[in-house]
Amino acid sequence: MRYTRYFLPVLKETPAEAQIVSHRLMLRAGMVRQATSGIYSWLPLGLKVLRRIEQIVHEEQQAMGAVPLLMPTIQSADLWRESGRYDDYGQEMLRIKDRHDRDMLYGPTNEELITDIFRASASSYRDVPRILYHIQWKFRDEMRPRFGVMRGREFLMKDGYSFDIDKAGAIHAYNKHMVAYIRTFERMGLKAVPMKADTGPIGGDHSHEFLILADTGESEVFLDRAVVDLSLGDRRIDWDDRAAVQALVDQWTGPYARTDETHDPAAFEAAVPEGRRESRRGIEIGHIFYFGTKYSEPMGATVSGPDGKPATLHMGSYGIGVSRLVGALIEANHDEQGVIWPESVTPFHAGIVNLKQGDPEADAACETLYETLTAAGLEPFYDDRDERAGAKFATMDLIGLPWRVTVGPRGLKNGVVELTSRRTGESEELSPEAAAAKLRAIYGR
RNA sequence: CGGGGCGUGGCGCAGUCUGGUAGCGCGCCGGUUUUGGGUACCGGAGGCCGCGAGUUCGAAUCUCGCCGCCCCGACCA
Repeated sequence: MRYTRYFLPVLKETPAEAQIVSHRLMLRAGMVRQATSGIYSWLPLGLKVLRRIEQIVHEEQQAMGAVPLLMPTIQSADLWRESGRYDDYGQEMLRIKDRHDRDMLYGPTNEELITDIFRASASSYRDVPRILYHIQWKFRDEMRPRFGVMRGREFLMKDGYSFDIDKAGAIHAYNKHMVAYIRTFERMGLKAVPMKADTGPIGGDHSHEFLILADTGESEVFLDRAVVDLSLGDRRIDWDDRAAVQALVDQWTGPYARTDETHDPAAFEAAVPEGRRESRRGIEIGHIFYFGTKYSEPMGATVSGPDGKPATLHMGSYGIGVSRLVGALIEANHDEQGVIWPESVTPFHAGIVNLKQGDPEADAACETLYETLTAAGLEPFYDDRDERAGAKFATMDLIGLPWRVTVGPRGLKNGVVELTSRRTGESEELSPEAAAAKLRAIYGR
């Protein structure tokens, strides 16, 4: 993409409404624009990041065996009356009426809808286990939206639902999600820690929130540093091997890690050596939950078991805050100059800065580099504006592409361009061909 | 929902107390200059001062009502 053909409304000054760094930078970098309180338009640059996060989530969900579908944003109130949640949900649910005066709502979540879909078609124990998920916009009418996309009213969420014949099966589905989530967040360069969450009236110990550690996080968290050092890496996982998946879950849930909601100071001190105790702040980016027959029971979601008798399905639901992740990623990856994207989610793979637009040699070198990278399957962002070097650098730093290739007459005289890492600031001079080759190697293209 | 604050060119703000017909910086347009980290100068364009009533000869400014947005708190992916 060329700057002069793109839509990138960057701001030099910080809009007054933005408090936290991710919100400021998303506005300044032209990623989002507030439509009204807690509701945002995603501008081209922000949308690219959102899509890349979605893509990783899709890949890891499907690798684990979940099946994608797409449910609507608007739902009928009828199903919610069936589960009993229409009255329970409160003011956070946006209730609307259609022209026939029927009660509708903008879905804050989809348990009822998915249960309705599944019960209509699943009749035998052979139809389970299944995991269905979608990535769809949700709406929760928060009393007080804040922190930009991190706490908006409208938000994009991956929500998945598992259906099993019994609790043991459902726990396996739960465990698969935990491991898949760890891998998903690792791919985004995030250190996400599963923390025991409050299960409310359902009880049991099968609810975990995933939090990333960031100084600006909303929740206070207490953890054993040992959990931070764990890494799934790229090891192969046999998703059908219950014991193997359970072992991974045990490994990650062994060390103490709790939010202030479930924190038990006495247990913390007893379980964790003083040198490893950490008190940090965290941002919740995912939540997994086994809830048994909470919806299947009232909604009559049953299948025939091997013995011919009806069995009520055991379910779980699993969420990832996709739009929130964009903000969370920035909270975890930025400096004074702007955003620093991890390579896995960057909107463009590399920026090309032409220091002297209009100089035949510089222009030609940039064009060639642009073509080479594009041909290799990379997406370069070429700043071809007739601007001064300083302005171009400042913009590149702000939007945070992990790599920048600086091309100018001075370097070209010696046959070199400069390849700079946004994260470390280190740069090296090398031929345009070598720079392209290095970028291809970095991205494995 | 309780408490506080703010709505003035695209953005950040001053002007409001002490009514007299709108200003600064950035950005934008044109020109000169400059050119490896937001160059300097000159000349421009752009605002029914959130909306509606009222007071007044006259309202961005005073009064009343409404709308919107932000911050703190309680609540939440």
